[in-house]
Amino acid sequence: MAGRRGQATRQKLLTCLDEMLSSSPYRDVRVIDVARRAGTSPATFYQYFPDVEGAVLELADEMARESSSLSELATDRTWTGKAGWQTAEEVVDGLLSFWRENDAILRVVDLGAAEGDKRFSKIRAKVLGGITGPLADSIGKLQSKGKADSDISPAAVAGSLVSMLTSVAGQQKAAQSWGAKKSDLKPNLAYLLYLGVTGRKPSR
Amino acid sequence: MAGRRGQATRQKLLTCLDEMLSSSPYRDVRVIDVARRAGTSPATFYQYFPDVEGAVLELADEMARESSSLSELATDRTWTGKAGWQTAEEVVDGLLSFWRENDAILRVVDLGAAEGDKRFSKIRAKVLGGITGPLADSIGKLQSKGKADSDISPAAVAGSLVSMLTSVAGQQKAAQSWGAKKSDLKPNLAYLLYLGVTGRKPSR
DNA sequence: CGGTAAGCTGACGACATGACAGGACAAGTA
DNA sequence: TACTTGTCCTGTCATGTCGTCAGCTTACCG
Repeated sequence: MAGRRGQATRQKLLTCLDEMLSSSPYRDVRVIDVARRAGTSPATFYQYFPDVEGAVLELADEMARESSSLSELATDRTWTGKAGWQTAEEVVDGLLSFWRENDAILRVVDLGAAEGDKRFSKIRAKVLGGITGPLADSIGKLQSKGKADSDISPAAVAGSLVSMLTSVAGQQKAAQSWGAKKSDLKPNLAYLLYLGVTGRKPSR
Repeated sequence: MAGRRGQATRQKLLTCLDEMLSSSPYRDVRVIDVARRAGTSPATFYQYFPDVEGAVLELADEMARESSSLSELATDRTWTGKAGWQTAEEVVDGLLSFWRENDAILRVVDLGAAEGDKRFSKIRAKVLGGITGPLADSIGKLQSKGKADSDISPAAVAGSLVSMLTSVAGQQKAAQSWGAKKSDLKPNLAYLLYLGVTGRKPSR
């Protein structure tokens, strides 16, 4: 619906919005500030987006598309022995770095979803689903082989574990407040993940 | 600093703000709406609070004070055998209901903390600390008795587990999206909590 | 009752929002 | 180069919120 030049300014507005979200509270992000930063006027912003929230949804959509790479972290992976421990470490690593790269927009998506906005919930479900799905599969397979507790719900356990990882990822600065060293975080998350999936302590 | 009548309108403004936060997105909560709902004028609002955020901090402080009851859930509790399973169930239950009762304000506190606002981080630390502290103690004690893995960090594990519980609590509506029944949630959270604290599967 | 202080509000300048009409600009044509 | 065309951008305006102040109202006390 827009030409080459139009696409460029539209993209620039999105980029500036993203920067804005990283540097100031969501509540205080104003159309006029985004427009100024992009070297354009508020009227231009409204030509491409209904409001700030609308533009944020675009950013979130883009992020959700990129998040498909997350599912590779957990699909068709083994969860036994040392290889299983490595799987856990890689999932933790992958999630944490994805969250670090997209923390601003993920924060807003989380808020929107928590407030009950279906559009944000859907995006959040897509991002998390990329991980919880394969994880739940793995747990299910372990169950059918008798290698995991049979009276747990793979979906609930996988969802809860992923919630743990993303929540910690989103509040990484807060980690020190509860008295844990920053370097402790990753290995202990991997430990809990392995434990949750397999029901056993990891053999490192 | 204020007489009887002043305290009353101040409190009324806070109550209305809380209702506002429950019913509309944080981003859209306006001083004028809060004032109108409280049957007063915007100018009155500014007499008691510097802005919406300032009033939210008051609400959050109040909530943090009430959260001290949470620490009783996890202090001096046993984590062995069936009694341990009951401990886990009660911690999950207590946290989930506290979150359900205060979801609106907790949402905003989480956002503020994630955005790096020290005032919100402090409040969040106080609320979570009431649970993570005792939990970490329990894990430490189990460790010294040789009943838990010795190369984990009690603080990191406790913090991560509490993050999991609060994150799931804050997105309860989303739980169905990952394909788990609502009734599955609590027992599976208790399972993961028990597993994380003790390193063993629960004996129910 | 009358006086005093605490509490509330109308009104105002400044600023953000969102809509429109018309101006600026790139690209193609002669 | 001058002209045309369609896309893209912005000046401007009505509306509404923000945050402040002077002044009015209310409650309380002697």
